[in-house]
Amino acid sequence: MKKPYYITTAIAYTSKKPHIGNSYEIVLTDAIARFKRMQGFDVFFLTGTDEHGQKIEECANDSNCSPDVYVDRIANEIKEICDLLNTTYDKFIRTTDDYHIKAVQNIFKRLYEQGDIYKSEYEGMYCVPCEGFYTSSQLIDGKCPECKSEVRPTKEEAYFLKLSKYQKRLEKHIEDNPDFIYPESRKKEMLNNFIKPGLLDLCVSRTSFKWGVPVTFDDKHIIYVWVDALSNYITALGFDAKENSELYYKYWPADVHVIGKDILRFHTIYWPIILMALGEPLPKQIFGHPWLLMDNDKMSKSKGNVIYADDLVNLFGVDAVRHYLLSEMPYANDGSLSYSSIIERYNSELANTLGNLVNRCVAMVVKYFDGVLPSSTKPEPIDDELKNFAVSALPKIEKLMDAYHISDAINEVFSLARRSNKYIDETTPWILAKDEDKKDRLATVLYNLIESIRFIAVLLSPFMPDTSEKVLSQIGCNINSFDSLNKFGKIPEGQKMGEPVPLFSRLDEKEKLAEIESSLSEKKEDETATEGITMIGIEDFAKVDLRIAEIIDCKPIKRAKKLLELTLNDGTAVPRTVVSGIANWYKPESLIGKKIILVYNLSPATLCGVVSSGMILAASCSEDEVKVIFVDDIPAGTKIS
RNA sequence: CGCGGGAUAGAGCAGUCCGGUAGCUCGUCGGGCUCAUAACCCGGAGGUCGGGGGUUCAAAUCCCUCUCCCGCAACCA
Repeated sequence: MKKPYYITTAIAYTSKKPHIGNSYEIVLTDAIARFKRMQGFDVFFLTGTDEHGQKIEECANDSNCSPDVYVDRIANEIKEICDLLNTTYDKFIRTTDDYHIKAVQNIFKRLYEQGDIYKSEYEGMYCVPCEGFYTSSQLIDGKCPECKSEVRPTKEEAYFLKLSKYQKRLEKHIEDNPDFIYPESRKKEMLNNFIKPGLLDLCVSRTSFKWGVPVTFDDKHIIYVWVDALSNYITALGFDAKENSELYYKYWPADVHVIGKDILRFHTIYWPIILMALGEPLPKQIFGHPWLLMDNDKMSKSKGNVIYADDLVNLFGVDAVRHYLLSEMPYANDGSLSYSSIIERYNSELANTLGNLVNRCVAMVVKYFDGVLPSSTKPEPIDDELKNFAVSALPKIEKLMDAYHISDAINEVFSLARRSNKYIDETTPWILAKDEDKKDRLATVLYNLIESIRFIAVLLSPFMPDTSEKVLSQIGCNINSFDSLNKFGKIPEGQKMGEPVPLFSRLDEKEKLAEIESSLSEKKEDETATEGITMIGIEDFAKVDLRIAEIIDCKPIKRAKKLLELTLNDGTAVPRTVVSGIANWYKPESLIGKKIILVYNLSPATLCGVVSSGMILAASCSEDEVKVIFVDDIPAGTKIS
């Protein structure tokens, strides 16, 4: 009986098309899933989409369609990308699937009935300037702890999950199971920042919008998206809090949830507590993988550095993209992606080391033995090093994979390719070929090389499945199990080689970069053409009261990194305080005495404990540069129209 | 003093837990080879392991301290 292994990705949020950083997760998970399958596990690999929530409702509104239509479109896009990347998920769940919705409702109901979810009031001391709720214990002298202004008791009916009840148990579980949160550093983050300071009961229902799973017994409320989303890991298997399916009993608890480090909190706090409350076992491990950065910058649409998986696949091919993502990412730190490094890796590893190795060896068998793999009859001591290297590769790789050191694992495969290239130079088959007496030795050398290539192809299959197949077909072999790698020499002699076709042709860096440039600028034009600009009337503009003001004092704000607190003379007798996020670009003292443009009638807000009344105008030249608009020769208080 | 991670050759990283010759890939320079995709193989140069102090026969590794980067939290009115 095969041992079950259940692995999941986070389900992708359907607010917009996912970029390559998001897609990295599914490739990573797929590589692990494929690897486990080859190790003989009965793998169930789940992925899918998270389709509810206010943000999606808003996105749908913006593009003038109903949420369900919007979500269908994005979910399809996401699924297409998963398929394009050749990922072997066993199930694709959508949180809008009927069975999921029903199961989530049952889960909610059961937790309510057993008292782990209770109805209460969002007891709110509401502070209008801060737009925040505070509990009475948080108030200072009955006033807002942030801005010291009067708070108003506000009540809103809501449901709560008793996190506090399970806090100790969770803390103990995390400490008793050192591998539960992985890598280690993330564990400390969670424990110190969130759990140890104490968990407040979590509000698990919303009434402010509609796009979600309704609470069956109280239909004003919809279920908090995270309760909805996290449940997918069990509802996908047929858990419904009543009669759970066999699939559920077979695969749960999950062996690992592969997720981005940004949502670790939900998976290591809320999710275990929900499961504890349901009386179900906890997943064995949460793996918070690092992020993929573009040229050392977080990817975002506003920076214009977003890369999508489909673009990369079009440019380089699916296996090159998989190879790049898997080998470039360190296991703990964020990885950085750039076009020139993709090209570099493509050329050096795929074209030179691997592609050329296969090509030259197959070509030699064709040339010297009419394409038929000869038998190995004349071994020499020098062969042993290659053989040992090949046979020891899998155990090494298995160890690395267990620790999720994927890039090291894949690198191990390429080491074998490098070792094989070296073996060619050590044995100089082209010289052996000149001497008819050495034909047997030549046969042995080529046999060893082709067998080594078979090792490489088999080891590569979890990471680069298409390439693996291509290589195997070039060496005319279909023995492709991990089991066949326990001994060197399992490829049968007498096999007919395929055509020696280059697997990856070298890329010219300049040419390729130029091609990327032009295809990217085309896309950009398309986007700006469709985005359009919202026109406003003069009356809209007239609502904004702009005035000149002089900065009379300026100082940094302790708790904030980006904020400066400005004291302004706005022409009235009363000095005005404005907070502005320009600390990265301006020294406080350099601003004193300057005149700026002030939005005079903006409602106040509190930032890092300071009340800001208005804002000053500045230009965002780029994501990394902001310039305040200074004016001369106009007295403070002057209106702008 | 909010929590955490990091600084190792021109670039990207491993090594740090458990002290003992500083390693890998790319680049660069020189050599070799011609089976192969201007590829492959060998060799060289290049590092006071962020700074300072301490423990030790011995420190990239352990302890203290400083500087700088990056996450999370806060937050760009």
